[in-house]
Amino acid sequence: MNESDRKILRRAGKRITPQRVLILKVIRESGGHLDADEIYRLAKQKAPRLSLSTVYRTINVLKEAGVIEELHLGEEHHHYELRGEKGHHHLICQDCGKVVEFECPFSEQLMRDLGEKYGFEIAAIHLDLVGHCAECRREERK
Amino acid sequence: MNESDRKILRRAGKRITPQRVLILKVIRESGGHLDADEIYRLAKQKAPRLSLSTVYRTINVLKEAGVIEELHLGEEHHHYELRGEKGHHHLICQDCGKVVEFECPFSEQLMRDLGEKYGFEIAAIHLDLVGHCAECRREERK
DNA sequence: GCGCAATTGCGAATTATTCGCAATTGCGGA
DNA sequence: TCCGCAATTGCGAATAATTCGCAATTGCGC
Ligand SMILES: [Mn+2]
Ligand SMILES: [Mn+2]
Ligand SMILES: [Zn+2]
Ligand SMILES: [Zn+2]
Repeated sequence: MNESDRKILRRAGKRITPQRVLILKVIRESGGHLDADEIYRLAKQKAPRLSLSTVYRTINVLKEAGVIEELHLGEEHHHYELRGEKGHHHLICQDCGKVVEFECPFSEQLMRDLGEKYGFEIAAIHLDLVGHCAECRREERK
Repeated sequence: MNESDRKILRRAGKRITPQRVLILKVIRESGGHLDADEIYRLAKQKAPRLSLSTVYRTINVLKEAGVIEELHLGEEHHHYELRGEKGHHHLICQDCGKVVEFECPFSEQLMRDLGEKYGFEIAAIHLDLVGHCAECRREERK
């Protein structure tokens, strides 16, 4: 957990606990798109007493603080990733679940203006392209 | 349920049952964005013996047939709407849950091309703008 | 170092969704 | 029109995802 993360948590009146440090480390080093149970299993290897409740509670703390972001990738549970600097979006394969990131091809400002037209102040833009990846299409054709 | 819906179900080898007709009618007449339990409660008024399992099973049938679409509006459960002719997207208020529809401001073709760049064949484009609606911002300022 | 509110672990509770199975029923063919 | 039977339904139990209650622990401001 870097100084910026600590600052964010302190500003939100949250404590820096070993569990929170560990869970954020796991998310950061994973490459992204983990679900709660994957985070739990990875973190538990380093801290066997860790409980799943704590993982869920920490996810909520980090989510509310804006450190991580919740993803809906078409399954019955959520996935999480670091809220990165540059906004990126996701290509999701309906068949195998593969997730590919790509950068926002249209103006962020365009979206904000669009929201404003309806009186909304936009906090997040989620663009998901759902389809079939090359491998799965090849598989299909067999 | 119109002739087109019937055709779709028949083509998929599915039967036309009163439950399926009713559930689709409820979704169609609701204005959209219902969750499974709301569909259940509304439909149960007309067919008191209806079971929640049947609602979930019908949702899956309609979803797989492409008649309805599953939405992830930031809650712990899904919402559903008719898969309309023209693609529209959603503005979602984080505070009160309000959902406003808007039309796709960028080229559908652009997204397909973008997917192709990664070997994906795009089946659906989901664009969600999450933020704070005018009322909730006014409330906030008090 | 102290004091105490915030946090944790653990098990139970809730919520969302699926499953197993016996009873019912849509629908293609006689 | 009637039959046969696989598809579908209702119901209750089972799973999966997430949250809660509470007593024990611990971070952190003083
Ligand atoms: Mn990502
Ligand atoms: Mn809609
Ligand atoms: Zn794939
Ligand atoms: Zn609102």
